[in-house]
Amino acid sequence: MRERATIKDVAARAGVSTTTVSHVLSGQRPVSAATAERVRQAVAETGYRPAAIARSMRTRRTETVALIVPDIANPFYPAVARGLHDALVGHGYRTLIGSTDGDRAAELGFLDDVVARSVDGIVLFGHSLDAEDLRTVVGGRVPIVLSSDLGTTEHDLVVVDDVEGAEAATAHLLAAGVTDIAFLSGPKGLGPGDWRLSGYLRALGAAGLAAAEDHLVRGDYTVESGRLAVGHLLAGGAPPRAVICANDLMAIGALRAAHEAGVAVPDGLAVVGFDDIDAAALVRPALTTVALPAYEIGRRSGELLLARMSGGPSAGEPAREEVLPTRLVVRESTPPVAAAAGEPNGGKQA
Amino acid sequence: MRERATIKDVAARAGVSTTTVSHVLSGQRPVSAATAERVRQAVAETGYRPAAIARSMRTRRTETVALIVPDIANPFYPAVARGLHDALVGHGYRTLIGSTDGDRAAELGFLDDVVARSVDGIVLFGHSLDAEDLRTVVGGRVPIVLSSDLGTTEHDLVVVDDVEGAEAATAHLLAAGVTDIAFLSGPKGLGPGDWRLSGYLRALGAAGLAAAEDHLVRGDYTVESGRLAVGHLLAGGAPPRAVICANDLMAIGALRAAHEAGVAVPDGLAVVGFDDIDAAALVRPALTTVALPAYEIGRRSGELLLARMSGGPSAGEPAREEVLPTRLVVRESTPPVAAAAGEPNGGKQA
DNA sequence: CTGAAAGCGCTAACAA
DNA sequence: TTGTTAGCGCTTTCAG
Repeated sequence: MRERATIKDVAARAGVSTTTVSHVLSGQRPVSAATAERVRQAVAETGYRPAAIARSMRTRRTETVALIVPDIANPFYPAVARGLHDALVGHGYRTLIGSTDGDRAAELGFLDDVVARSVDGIVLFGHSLDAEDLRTVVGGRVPIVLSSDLGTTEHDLVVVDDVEGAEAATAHLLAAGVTDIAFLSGPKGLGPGDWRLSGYLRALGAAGLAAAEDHLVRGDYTVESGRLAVGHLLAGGAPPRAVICANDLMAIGALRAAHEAGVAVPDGLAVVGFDDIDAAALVRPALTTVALPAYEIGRRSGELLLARMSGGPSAGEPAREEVLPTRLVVRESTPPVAAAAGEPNGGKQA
Repeated sequence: MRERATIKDVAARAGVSTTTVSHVLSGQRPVSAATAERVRQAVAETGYRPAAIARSMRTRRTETVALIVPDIANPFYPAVARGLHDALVGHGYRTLIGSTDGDRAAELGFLDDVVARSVDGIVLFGHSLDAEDLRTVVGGRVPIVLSSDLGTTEHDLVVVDDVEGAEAATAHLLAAGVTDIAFLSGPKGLGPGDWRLSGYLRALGAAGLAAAEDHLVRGDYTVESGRLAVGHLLAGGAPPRAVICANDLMAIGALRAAHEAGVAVPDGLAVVGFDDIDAAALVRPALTTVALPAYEIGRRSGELLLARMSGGPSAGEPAREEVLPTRLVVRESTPPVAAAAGEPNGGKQA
């Protein structure tokens, strides 16, 4: 068993040509029952398994997709990876994973490498690549699903509806009778934080409210920055009755700040986070948060890829953009909403 | 740019043979400076990149390793994946990932598939495969690193020193003057929980102490089971002064039980967990815990594989067993140890 | 220093 | 219903 049997060995043992063996295995053309049986015998006896590389060489398909992310150890991406995996595995595809740390050279290098390896599809969470880079490196030879809009319509896109998520969170607080809501966003000009901010502003506007200038603050997505920012808010002249944070880590910092200031959550201050990391449910009080559909993102990406790769219906069609909804997970850090009525986000609670 | 350039195109354009192109790229044999330059020109102009599959076909190496885990979305494994990735990526290797949910058929299927794909190495976190399965499916053709002892010495092994981790945790409590320590392990007969239990017992024994029979309890690794078990302990006749839990989730449950019983942590009850999940640092009081070297496991596995794959020094040698140390991360859920002296575990604190 | 030719193991025309 | 032949794009003897 040192050496692996080849199709030739099987053919010899079954007394047929390699072509026939190939066809018995693939079902690509009819083979007489007797012959097929002899071949299957031989396959069993030799423990033969087709060499995937040789097959790929002919078919020009590797049944492999690449998932390129900044850091697979960041809890968001494993969920994406699992979703992608689940979408693909039943179709015989495997996932090649790469972490780039958002580094441009690493992103380019990995992309280049997987193209050279002839992957059938790519799911890219890029930080620093633009449409031109993709054109240069990939050149339309491999379908790509992107997680951020690069301003072209060459590739499929799967994104999260951050705006709507923040709207839902804001509306939920409003429905609970809390109107004095602060917003803690991320560093200026960094994507998701600002989308979320705008959703919050829009929801306030829709309710005929305006955000108090000094209730709009920024952090850097760490627990400590949340603690500091919200500590400040609480110590200020007109502390808010609630704060929506652009991620859970800052929201956990907000919980601490409230505790330190002797403010009860949710009665003195309601806190809402974003992401729904594991810790959100474990912290006390458990965090109400806008959950991102990480698994779903992976799954949808896989499905889009599948359609393109198999030469399926969408094979030649223009790029699609999928906007996935968030889900408001209501826990203990927000007050109960009085009535069941008027909740604009029907099925969104946990 | 629709079609990718082949080595033939490059050769033609440079006016040399494909052999020469190959050698310019690989440096496998001397090429005159002038020729090399012309070839490099042609490579640049055509945007040529060697097709990895064709190369693999000849060299019988794919520069790919498979990582097979129960669930990539379980936070332990992404850290392993990252460690593996980091060990390999600089050597040109990529990682193929598969989640099996611990299902035997899925483990077998994935293993079989990656062998057919001719991966150069495998890191397996198997739940239900035995040594015989590996012999059947892999048959010694591909080096494997295992995460649990299957009773053979055919494969390299990378494991965690659970016993020593529990000993260190126990010793730490002892050093802080706490002697009445309970232990909350997992379901009977499930690996890590029992190893940890035995480390605890050994440390107690070494201090001339014995565990009170009714301070040895079991949970199922969930927060709720920890809350229940420790709630019981606290309500009993002789509540312990500390509890070591076989994982962090149960330890967080213990924190809750203490809170509910009006017992202060760490003064009324000290709590130690195992794993060091993200939430351990975010919970209040922050959890003292025995951190598992997940990243390190991945990295070491990659290094062992590298040595075997490259036909390096260890290529033909007998299997190695690596036992990686845990690290006690001291936070707020345990009382301070009085003196700096007598700590048996030198560099282990965070 | 360079090339011609063989072949990795498979699948897909093309023939019978 | 089956077989023969030709490659897929590379690397590597073997010969100059």
